[in-house]
Amino acid sequence: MSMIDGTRVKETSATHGAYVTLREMILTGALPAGEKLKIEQLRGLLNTGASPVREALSLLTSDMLVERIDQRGFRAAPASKANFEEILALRCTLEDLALRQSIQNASPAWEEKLVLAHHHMKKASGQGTKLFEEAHKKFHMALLANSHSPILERLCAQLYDLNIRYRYLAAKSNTYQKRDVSAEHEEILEAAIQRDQDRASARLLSHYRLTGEYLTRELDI
Amino acid sequence: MSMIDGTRVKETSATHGAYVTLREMILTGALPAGEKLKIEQLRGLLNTGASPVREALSLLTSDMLVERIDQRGFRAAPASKANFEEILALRCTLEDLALRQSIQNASPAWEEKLVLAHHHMKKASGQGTKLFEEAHKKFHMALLANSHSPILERLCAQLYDLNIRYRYLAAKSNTYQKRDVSAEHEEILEAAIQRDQDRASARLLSHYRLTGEYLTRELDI
DNA sequence: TTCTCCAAAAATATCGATATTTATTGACAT
DNA sequence: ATGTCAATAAATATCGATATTTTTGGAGAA
Repeated sequence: MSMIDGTRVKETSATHGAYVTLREMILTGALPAGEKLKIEQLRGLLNTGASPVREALSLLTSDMLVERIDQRGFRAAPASKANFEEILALRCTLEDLALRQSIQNASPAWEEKLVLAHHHMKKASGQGTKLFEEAHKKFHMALLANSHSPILERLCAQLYDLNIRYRYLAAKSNTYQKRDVSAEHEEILEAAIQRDQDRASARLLSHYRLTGEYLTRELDI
Repeated sequence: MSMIDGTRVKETSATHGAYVTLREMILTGALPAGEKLKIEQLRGLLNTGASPVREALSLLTSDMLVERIDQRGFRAAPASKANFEEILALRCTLEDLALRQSIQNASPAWEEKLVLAHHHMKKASGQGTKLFEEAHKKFHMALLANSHSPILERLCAQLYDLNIRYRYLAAKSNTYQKRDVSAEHEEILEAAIQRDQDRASARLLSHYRLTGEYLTRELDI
């Protein structure tokens, strides 16, 4: 516990804090793909002990964001066009499945959450990228959240994050795309609410593939 | 390093050793699903320190074999019929995809590895279950090993392991099934070598679904 | 030069001890 | 009886130090 403004603040565990920070740094490229991740160095950066750092790195291994090298420590997972394309293809397969299942199980409660997630994303649109990114992920996960298949949802979330990394990589040296992404979102939402599996899935996949093509063009790795 | 018969034996790291042992114990049910996994207790069991145990448990979390509970340690992942059915369904989707890709990329080298894997599995057939289990997994993974999609292959391997656990759970109180499983394997192999995607996939999925039905009957969780 | 081998340095993996947090127990009030 | 609360016990999370392992750098041989 610590005190801020006389209010008790339950701090997240050191491990979890390290996990969140490192994850963010890898996703945004602050820790470049392929880079060696030295415990001592990170220990300093995160202001914590070696144990939490090691454990956070272990956890990031599950997320495929960090690789463990035999007895030689850790490194940020390498990035490549092939890897990006694999992620894109897998996402299309798995999200297609998850979205269809979500729609099959459609319920008013799910619909409402979906509408709200979309609303929040629209509101966050102008503001700082960070906030929008969060809302964007929540919207996409809300689409899949009714699939009744927790493992599938987990995989989709994981692949979503892996994909984000490539967005940041491409953003490094780009002229920003001027597709009407928000119109695409509206269309996906509309089709989902109408419970039209084929249309919703087609639009979702097109949304991903358009972004994919754009990223493939920008990436030089 | 340690010496056995005057031969230097490179010991696997304590973490890796703990990982392998714990994994085996969870898969076979020596550590029952849902059970609390106390560090001290495992530390004694595995004859090692707390750090390797913690790290092994972290790694098993990636494999969905262990769950981390907030600040209350770890437990073996719970098992349920719903979970089993989800795993079965996902395996069918993902292995279908991986097998088709493998066949699309078919090469003599892959074919040969496949034939060998099948051969080894047949030879291991009578012998101790452990050896056959290993060969069986290798055969199934060999089918998918040419998909050129490492993430997909990894997911399939993970789901394969999750499924094994249910085989052991069902085996606890069962009359052994007398399906001609080896004939099913032959048919899958044959179709794959003939590069017939539809037939190979249909047979593979039928193989899984038959086992699935059988397990669903036997399971009482 | 290029290669091999050995010491020095750096980094990782592991241990044992301590600080925190969570779970348990039993006394006390209702 | 039943429920609450504090004290105790148990377990987890974290630290600092040590033992191993890998990497580096350079001396000497081919």
